[in-house]
Amino acid sequence: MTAAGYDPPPASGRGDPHLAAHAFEPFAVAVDLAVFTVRAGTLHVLLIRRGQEPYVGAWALPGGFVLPRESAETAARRELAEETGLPAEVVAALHLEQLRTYSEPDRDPRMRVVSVAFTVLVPDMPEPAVEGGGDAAHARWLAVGEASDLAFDHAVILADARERIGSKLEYTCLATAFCPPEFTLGELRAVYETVWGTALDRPNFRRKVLTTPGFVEAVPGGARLTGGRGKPAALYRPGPATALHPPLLRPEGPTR
Amino acid sequence: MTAAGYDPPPASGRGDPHLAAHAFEPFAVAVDLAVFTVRAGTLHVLLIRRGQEPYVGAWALPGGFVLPRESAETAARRELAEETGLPAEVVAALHLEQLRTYSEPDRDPRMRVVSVAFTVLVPDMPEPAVEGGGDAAHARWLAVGEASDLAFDHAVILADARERIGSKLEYTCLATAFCPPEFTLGELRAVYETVWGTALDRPNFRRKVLTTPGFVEAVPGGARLTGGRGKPAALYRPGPATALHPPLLRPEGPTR
DNA sequence: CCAAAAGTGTTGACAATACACCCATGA
DNA sequence: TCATGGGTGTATTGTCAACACTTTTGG
Repeated sequence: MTAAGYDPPPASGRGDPHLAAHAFEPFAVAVDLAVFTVRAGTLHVLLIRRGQEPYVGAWALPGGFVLPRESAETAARRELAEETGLPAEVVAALHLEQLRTYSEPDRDPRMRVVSVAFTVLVPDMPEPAVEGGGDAAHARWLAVGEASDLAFDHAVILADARERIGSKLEYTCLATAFCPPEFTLGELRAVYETVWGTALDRPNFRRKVLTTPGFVEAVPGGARLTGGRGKPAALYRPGPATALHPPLLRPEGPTR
Repeated sequence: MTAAGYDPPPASGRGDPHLAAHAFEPFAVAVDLAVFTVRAGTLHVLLIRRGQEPYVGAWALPGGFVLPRESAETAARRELAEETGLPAEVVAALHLEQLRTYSEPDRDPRMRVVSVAFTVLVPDMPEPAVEGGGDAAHARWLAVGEASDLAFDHAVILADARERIGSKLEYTCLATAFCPPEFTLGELRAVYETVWGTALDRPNFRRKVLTTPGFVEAVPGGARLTGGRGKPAALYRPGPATALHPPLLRPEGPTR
């Protein structure tokens, strides 16, 4: 600091608060959301078509500014509700988690924007729920494979988010966040298989999930038809556990 | 956004850039550093004694503002060099990684400060290196157990950072970042035992490390006395691997 | 010779794999 | 009755934890 002739920051150092307020350039602080769902055997991400320069017509992650009295988490949930049109209580229950903060000086060509990125996992929901909000006219689910030429550094954020959820499936119970409130083990397995892009042995997967205490708990009466053919599957709910000990390791074999 | 009458952010939405520049309250963006080392069988963290209000006399994590043309990562390394007095090339090689961003509106009583927190792992180094910088007169290593009543929300940041490195040791090769360039397996094991607070079986730990390809590689000629008694131990360097497959799981047993 | 720490070997428990097989349902 | 997906059983394989034992140093 002395070398730069720079006063220390309020929250971290020993600077004079009155000087400090003028010692920094103001930054815009935004949130960006990587919202994922599993749909028809493919990982999908929620994207918005840009209507203005720069990057007109390109797809971008939803997001927005953090308001003066908000935390980044609060802003993320607010933006999520606005862009998806989902009711507040649904958004409040979604799994939302900080990914990382992107702060390269030129990531936005117009001005200095520091963006806190979040990863959100939602169950597959009818498309209208997404299109619903008046504000979300351009919001759409795209298969992650189709999502190219994203605006700004959003391709990097998306890649980081994918990698994160892939490894989080290994050692947390996160996969249930992709499922509806009650789900079959086949649906749960499909989450793993689509995120990892590998096939899993069905009997072994079943055993692993059921023997991990608190991962899922059986719904007493429930049995659901699995979409037509096959034996009806038992229904499960997410259990109280959050971590997976021991982890469910991703096969290192060939990518499907 | 429509509900709030608020224009979308530049980096994330569809807002008019000229309006956008005035649509947000300026935030200060800072970095906070949780710098850890393993010292005498205890995890230590680098802290700075505050000389001004608020929290005069309290310990705080080192940190500072992000400058106009810096990324958070660049700012973190700059601050680290300034506060520790270490030469730039040493700092450039240290393991530094984003922890998470803290953005509660009132985390700094004076003004709105959003802080990107980093976790840094350094090998045990002589205390003078830390005290060296003219700016770092108040920087000291404290055992994490002794670090209480930290300024701002730094106790939360510190707790989050501890938890993160604990779990990162399980599935990455990160532990070598706590060791000098060449180290014995006993030193490496001490890192795990100190961070986790558990005892590990020496033979099994050895096998696990040596059979994981790329974790460590033997230094051809080297053998070092382990500080007096005992058989001299072979020396190892960090290998090219970064991930640990399969992971080295932390025993869930009693805390030592 | 003893203590201390490195290094090797062996064994049993347990977990993960790979597969064979049966069950219930829709077409 | 056949295809499809759910559910069960089992043998093999591999990994990990526990612990006995040898080796090499300093005191």
